[in-house]
Amino acid sequence: MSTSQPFHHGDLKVALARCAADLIEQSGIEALSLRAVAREAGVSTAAPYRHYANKEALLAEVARQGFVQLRDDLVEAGAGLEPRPELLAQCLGYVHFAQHHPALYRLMFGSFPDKDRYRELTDAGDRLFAILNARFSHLGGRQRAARAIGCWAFVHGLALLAIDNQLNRHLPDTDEADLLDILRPMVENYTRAVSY
Amino acid sequence: MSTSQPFHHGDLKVALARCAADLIEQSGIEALSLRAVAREAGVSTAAPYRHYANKEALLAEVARQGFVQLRDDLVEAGAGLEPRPELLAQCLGYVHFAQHHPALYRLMFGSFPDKDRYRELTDAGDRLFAILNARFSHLGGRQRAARAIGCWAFVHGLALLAIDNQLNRHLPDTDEADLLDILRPMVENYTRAVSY
DNA sequence: ACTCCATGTAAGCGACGCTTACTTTAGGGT
DNA sequence: ACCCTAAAGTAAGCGTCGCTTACATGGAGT
Repeated sequence: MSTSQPFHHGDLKVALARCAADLIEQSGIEALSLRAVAREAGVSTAAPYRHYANKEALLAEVARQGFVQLRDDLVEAGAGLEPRPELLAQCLGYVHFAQHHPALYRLMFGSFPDKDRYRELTDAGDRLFAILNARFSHLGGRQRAARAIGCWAFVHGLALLAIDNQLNRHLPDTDEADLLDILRPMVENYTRAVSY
Repeated sequence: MSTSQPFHHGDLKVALARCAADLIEQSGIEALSLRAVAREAGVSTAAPYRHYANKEALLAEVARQGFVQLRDDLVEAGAGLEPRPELLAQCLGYVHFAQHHPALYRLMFGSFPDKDRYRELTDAGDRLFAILNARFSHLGGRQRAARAIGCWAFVHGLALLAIDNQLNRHLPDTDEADLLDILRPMVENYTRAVSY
């Protein structure tokens, strides 16, 4: 018995989230089953319910971590740059994140039935939006929100088209330079006539 | 026997697609089961497999009809307008479609595992994109594609943010005028310095 | 050393996607 | 009019799923 797995896992909650994220990355969200996550973590099928109310709650935690990671990525991507290049770099980083973690990105923005029920999830999403909102802090409330939303909508849509393979379909062999060509006019348009 | 249901349904294939679309509209894609569709149509659980290879194939058909309907909506929305107002009206119509059929829109652009396996689905999507592509037919190939994609990305992202309730969250009580305020700068930017 | 309770397991329920084997019926050729 | 066939339906069942219930375990605190 001494060499076998201990009865108590130790940190099953975070292990489950990690396993779930791995499995999602490999096979997509549709294919993910809670039982498979339990198998991967080496516990029984009922064990996860000690730490998550249901499958949706586990997915919410995975999505939350995705928002945190994306936020960190964007902060890093824009570090040390002037406002306009910073915004451009962050937009590019945003699309890159979606391209590198397509299933996770879909989970974060896919149809979460009543996402508002997971407060920590919406909070993490708000903290992501705050980065973008700060770019337009010199504007008035409603105008600022309109710009931030417009900018977000653009990169969000571009990210989804990218992972849906629509970019390559309509613009064959899309590379980073093409992405920048698409992003730059928007960034310049949204930072025009603005005194930094 | 004469008053009971006939053994043969008559047009089960289209009836199933209609029932599936209705159920999706009501309860979302996640909640949809093929057995429920069969129940709704009044047939046994095995009957749908005479007309669709599997659940995914039925969803592909529903999504295809969505693309056709969206295309028709956009053609109608832009009818009789000058190019720039036409594009603006179509962008607004695009977002409206997503707002009125959120679950269907998500199905159309959600994670379809290997969407390319459904030729008629990708064809319908291409015919939708063709409308947008035609707006920039005066431009060269790669530049045209970049603009069309940029425009599409914008409305696509805006539509998804709208049905994800992110618009109301960050721009409270968003109405059509707000949508137009967000859309107009993009449309003007994408139709600037262009000789119609 | 003992107890408590958080954390694990085993077993089972109903629903799911899908398959197999069988039954029914519409419709055309003779 | 009558088969005969093939399309189109059904019944039953397999394996998997999410989730629940009842029970087992063992580490932390006294």
